[in-house]
Amino acid sequence: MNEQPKAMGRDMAVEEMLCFDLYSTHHAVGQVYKPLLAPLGLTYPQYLVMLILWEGDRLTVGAISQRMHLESSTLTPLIKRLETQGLVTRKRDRADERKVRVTLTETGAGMHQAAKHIPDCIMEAFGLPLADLVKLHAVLGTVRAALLKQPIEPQS
Amino acid sequence: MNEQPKAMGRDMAVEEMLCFDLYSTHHAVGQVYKPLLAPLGLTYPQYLVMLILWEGDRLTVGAISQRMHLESSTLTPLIKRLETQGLVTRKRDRADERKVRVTLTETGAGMHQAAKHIPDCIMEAFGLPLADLVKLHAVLGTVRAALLKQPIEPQS
DNA sequence: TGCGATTTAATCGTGTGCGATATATGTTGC
DNA sequence: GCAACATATATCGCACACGATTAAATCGCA
Repeated sequence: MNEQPKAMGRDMAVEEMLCFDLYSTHHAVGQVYKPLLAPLGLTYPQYLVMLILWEGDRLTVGAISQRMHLESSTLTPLIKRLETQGLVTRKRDRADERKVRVTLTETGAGMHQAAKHIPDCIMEAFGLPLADLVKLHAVLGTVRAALLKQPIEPQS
Repeated sequence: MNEQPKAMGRDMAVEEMLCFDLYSTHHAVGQVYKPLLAPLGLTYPQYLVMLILWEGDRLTVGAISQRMHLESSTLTPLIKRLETQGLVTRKRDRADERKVRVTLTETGAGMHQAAKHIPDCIMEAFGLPLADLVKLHAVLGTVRAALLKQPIEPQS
């Protein structure tokens, strides 16, 4: 039981670091998603955008950006790739020409059915009872909130 | 309390999904690291490689690859950038010319001191009591193991 | 010994991600 | 009305990250 994150000046191996847990578990999730999303021709971030759009159409880039915590510099090319694949269209908002509204095509909307099974596959892959997943979800929510409120100080 | 990951066919908002927790918390950690690593001129993955090397020198690309769960196609250019910055050297192993051994320069070794304070800053940013961090570390370890042993099936 | 299989890194193309910056549209104050 | 400011998206350069492929060195076994 010497594998506990302590810090307090002591050097830790990367495997003991919580940030590395997040880093590597995140990557592992991506690897599980890959074969599930491959038949749809989607990457994981693209899948997230589709999930958001399936929930409600005609969103602006900014709205999607807020949900995903991504910059426009990331989302704009990503959404353009979805457009190239014929899954969405991008149109300027009539009322406010600065905004771009992203709308599902019929193909994009239809893909929803073909993706219905994915969440259950992923939950199964986590290999934990539901109660533990709920707890983990709550803890990560708390941690993310704490991290995001961190003041961005150039150096200490 | 309706924000529980259930799946079972029901559509979930991205914010309810455990994978999204990992995705977004991982990004949030990166944002906290950025100002801490900027004075050292390191990115987060570069910092991880340096941590591993500070622990023990003269590692092969493959050894680092295993520790970080990264491909050589990711590590090779990353390590070359560390070399360009004068932090490491890359030399072919005499005994086995296939292997490349990565060694710290004096500058690279010396940077260890300047980075000592970082882990404590990060742990503080997580904003959880130590006991909770230990638990989270354990759970994520279990989850990662479950995900990694997932058979990579083209589709279900 | 010698040749096929394996191991180890490197290379290439594609897709995230970000920060800094640019451009166009909207809003506000005067 | 129009100048100053604010907002929304796009563009650019850089750094990860992977899969597929390649090239070189080593190993194994006939």
